Amino acid sequence: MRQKKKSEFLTEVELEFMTELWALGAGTVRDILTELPPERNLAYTSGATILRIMEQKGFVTSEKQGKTFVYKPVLAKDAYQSKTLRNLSDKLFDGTPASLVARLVDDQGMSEEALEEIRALLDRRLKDNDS
Amino acid sequence: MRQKKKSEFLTEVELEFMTELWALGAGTVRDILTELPPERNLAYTSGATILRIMEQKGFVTSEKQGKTFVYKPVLAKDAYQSKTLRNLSDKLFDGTPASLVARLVDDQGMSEEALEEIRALLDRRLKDNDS
DNA sequence: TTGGATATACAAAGATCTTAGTATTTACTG
DNA sequence: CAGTAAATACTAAGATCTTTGTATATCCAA
Repeated sequence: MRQKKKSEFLTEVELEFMTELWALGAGTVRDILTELPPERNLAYTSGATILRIMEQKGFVTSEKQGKTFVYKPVLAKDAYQSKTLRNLSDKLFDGTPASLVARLVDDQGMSEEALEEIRALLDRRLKDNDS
Repeated sequence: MRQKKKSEFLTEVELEFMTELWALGAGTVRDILTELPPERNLAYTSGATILRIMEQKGFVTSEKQGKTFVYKPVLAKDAYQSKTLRNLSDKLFDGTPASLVARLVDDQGMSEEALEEIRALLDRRLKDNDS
C-alpha cells in the first residue's frame, strides 16, 4: 500500500512559480505569468491550475480581490531554503552540513570576498553562542 | 508537445539506490537490497527494475558476472554532489553560493561543532588563496 | 442590461515515477 | 540430465506531475 505522502517540497514548476511569488510578495495568476520568461509559453489556465494545487498542498494562501485571487507564499523564502538545505544535507551529505560546505567551497568559483563574508558570519554566530 | 527531457538528476528512489552503490563501490540488486533499512520491504523485481532504468538513464553501468549483473555508478558521489549544489544554487539561491552557505550557517538547527568545522574549512581555503 | 473580456472550476491527457507480478533464462545440485 | 533456486526481461497498475481544454462565473463598458 502506498502512503499518501505529504508533499513537503515544491516540484520544479511549483518552485518556478513560488520564486516569482517570493519576489513579488504576493500576486495573481496574471502577475506571475507576466514575470516568467517570454519563451515560457504557458496557458493561463495552466498557471491557474498550478496555483490552485499549490494552495491545496499548503504552499500558498489566496484572498479574493474582486473577481481575482491574489496568492501569497505561506513559507518565507528563507525558511524554505533552510528546509531544503537540511533535506539535501541529510540525503546527499550524510547529515553533516560541513561536508556540504566543503564540497561547495572546493569546486565552486567562490570569490575571496564571499568566503570572507561567510567567515565573518560564522564568527558572529559562534560568538553569539558563547554568550 | 512535451520535450523528452534528459533526466539529469536522480529521483528519490534512485538516490536511495545510488547512495548504497557509492558506499559499496559496486553491487548487485541483492547487495543493494541487503543494505537498505529492514523496514524498506521492496520486492526483488522492484530493485531490478530500478537499476535497469538507472542504467537506461546513464546513471550506472553494468557488467555481467556469471548470471548476475554488477552495477557501478557512472558519476562519483563528489561530482554528483557538486552538480546538485550548482543546481540548487541556481534555482533557489539566485546563483550565489555564498547566500546558500549563509542560509545554512544561519539555520538554528546547526550544532556548534558543525559551525566550527565549517569555519576551519574556510580558514584553510582562504589561507590557500593567499599563498 | 447585455455583450465581451477575463477569471475560476473541473476534467483529463500524456509523461514520469514507484512498485510488483509473470514469464523466461541461467546456473548449480542431486 | 532433470529439478530447483535465483536472476533477468517484460508488462503494467496506480500515483503524481505538467499542461491544457471546456464550461461556467464575474466584472466592466457601451
